[in-house]
Amino acid sequence: MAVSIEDVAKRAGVSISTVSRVLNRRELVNKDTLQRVEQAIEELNYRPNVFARGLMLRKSEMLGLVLPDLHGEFYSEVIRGANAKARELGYNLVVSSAKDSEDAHALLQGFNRRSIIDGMAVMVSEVTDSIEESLAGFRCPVTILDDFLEHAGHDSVMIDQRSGSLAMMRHLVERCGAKRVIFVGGLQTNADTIMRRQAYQEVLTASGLPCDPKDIHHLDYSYEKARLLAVDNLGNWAGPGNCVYAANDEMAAGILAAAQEAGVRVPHDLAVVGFDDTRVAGMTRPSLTTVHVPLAQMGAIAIEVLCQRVADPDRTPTRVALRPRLVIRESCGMKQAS
Amino acid sequence: MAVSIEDVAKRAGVSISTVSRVLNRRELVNKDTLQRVEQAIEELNYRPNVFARGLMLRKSEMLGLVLPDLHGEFYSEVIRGANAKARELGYNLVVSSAKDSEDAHALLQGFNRRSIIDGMAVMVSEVTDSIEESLAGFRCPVTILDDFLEHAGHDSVMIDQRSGSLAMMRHLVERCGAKRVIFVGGLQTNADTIMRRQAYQEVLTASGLPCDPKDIHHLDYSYEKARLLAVDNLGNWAGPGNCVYAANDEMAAGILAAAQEAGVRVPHDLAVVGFDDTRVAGMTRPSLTTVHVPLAQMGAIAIEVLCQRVADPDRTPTRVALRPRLVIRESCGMKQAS
DNA sequence: GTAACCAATGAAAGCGCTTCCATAGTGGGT
DNA sequence: ACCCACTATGGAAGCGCTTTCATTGGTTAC
Repeated sequence: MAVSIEDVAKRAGVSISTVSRVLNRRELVNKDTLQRVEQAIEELNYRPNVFARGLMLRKSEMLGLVLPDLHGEFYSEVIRGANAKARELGYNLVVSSAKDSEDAHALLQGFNRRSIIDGMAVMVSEVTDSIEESLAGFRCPVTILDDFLEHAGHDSVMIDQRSGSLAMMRHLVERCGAKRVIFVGGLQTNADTIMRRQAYQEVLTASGLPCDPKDIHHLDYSYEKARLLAVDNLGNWAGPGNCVYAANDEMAAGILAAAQEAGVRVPHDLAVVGFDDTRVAGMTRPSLTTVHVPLAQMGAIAIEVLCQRVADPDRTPTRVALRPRLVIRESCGMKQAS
Repeated sequence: MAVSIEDVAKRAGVSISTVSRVLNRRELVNKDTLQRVEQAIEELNYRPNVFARGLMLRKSEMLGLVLPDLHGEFYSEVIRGANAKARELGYNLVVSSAKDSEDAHALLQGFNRRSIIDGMAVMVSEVTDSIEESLAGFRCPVTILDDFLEHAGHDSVMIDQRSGSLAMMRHLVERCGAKRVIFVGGLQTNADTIMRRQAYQEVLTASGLPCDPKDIHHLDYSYEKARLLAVDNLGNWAGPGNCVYAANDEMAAGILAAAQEAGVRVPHDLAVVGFDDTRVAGMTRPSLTTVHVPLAQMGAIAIEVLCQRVADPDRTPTRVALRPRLVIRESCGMKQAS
């Protein structure tokens, strides 16, 4: 059996109360005693039992992080940022992911039931009733990522999709002189795609440019689907002042590949831009103009906000919106290849 | 305060012992009683306190997963596989990553000190003395990923780098008819790079092909470094029967980009292959011939092995080696572009 | 000299659970 | 009628810790 507080107490010739005080409220104990106890702790290599401690203190120093899916680099950035911040604040991160809404519900229920975490950060691709329900009845503080639930008093950290998309569209129209912009989005139900498309339409309308429904496509964010779409449409798309605005970098890369094969020169014959600023954006030729979405920062801030709430459950809910940043590279024609 | 076992006992009109038995050894309790207790549990929405439970049972149903760095898609695949398996087996995963060896040491010490996990899977890019030391004195079972410690009795799950690299080299030499192969690896100290390079040299020697030290380069696995290296050397590299073997896909992509800019046709003037089979491998033109490394599977198996050991700490250590799979795409010239 | 205070410490309760042991009740074998 | 085995249950100890409360001896204030 591991060494307990009692062993330390015996060795130091004090009571367990004193040892406990050394651990938690050291200012209450005499200098000499303190030193004796610390030496005993050192010698015995004593580590307090987390369970016994948790039983009294009701906290585990663990936070949950629930993500929609761990596939790809997108979410790993969130984990990365969250993990760094959690470590900094003395917490550990329990990471889990859900394949779909149903799975997410099961996952949340499981977390709630085991209630070993002090707080939880949740990112779900779509909020269903059952998820909303599990979140509403949660035992510990919850922070929502990249979305928010209207009525519940949760904190939330979001990406200001609209501002990012507006920045991109204005750049295309005002700086690059785009005359026609084709939008290639993810699924029609995807919240991010919807926000990005709205800003797209808005800027086109405001600028008096055509906003043909035929120039709006909905795919699934995948490279291959986008490439195939481009193969079929490049003949129609290519032309001076024309531009394809893909709702993520992978699709933009697929379109780039199709253009290259078809001999359509980017950005000369057609500009192509992406979104997210994932690693691929720097790995295409020409490199992709895109919108940097601060995922790691989102993860970090979510943890920060969560910890604040754990410390003070009664504070008023905060809503942080992170502003994406336009990243101008070669594919829009405003920057020369290096 | 949350509802406790005592509340349930009262409501069901039984003792807490009986409630506890319903929770742990239901076969010992009478059918009728069982039902009454379960109903009480349901009505009160009772969930056993994990800490009290852990205090007695000495387990938390949590496993640790320590990775070198969370950046990029490489590690997120490991997490993905590990998470799925952990959930399947009723465990939660505490994920953390270390920036460098020193950080890894601190991280491991922290885990060991808090000892809230039942077992831990560790992947470190390089095993230093201090890390080896922390692992040796670990309080709970440890499974090593993609490496192994000779003397310690840990389980390990590794990638058979050698066989993957041999397969690639044989493919290049025997099927593609390569006459000269240039190796572009990661850091000289990187274990994976070392293994891959050994197989490279072995096959060249066995085939009577030249193995010029000048054709071995060590970079840092990054796209940009590889691209710049290629920019400087393409003139020398290009030629019929010549091939660049990059130790990961990103570097291969960088070399591809340089070739494209320089007008060197791949695979016609120069074949280029990668390693890992990450997403980029399918997103380049031509697509990359590479070696698929089953990362998700590695994560899953690590968790599986770990759970077995948690269940039976005395079993003899297992060593699982996963065999990578050659993936032939366009960049080696053996498959036509689609 | 006595009351009031303070710093330092120990004794003990209790957090919510599991489990050993004791007890009561039942039925079968003799 | 008696004993034994067996099932179902409760009582209570104890896991390792925090914290309240009481106790001690030493100061300071009047």
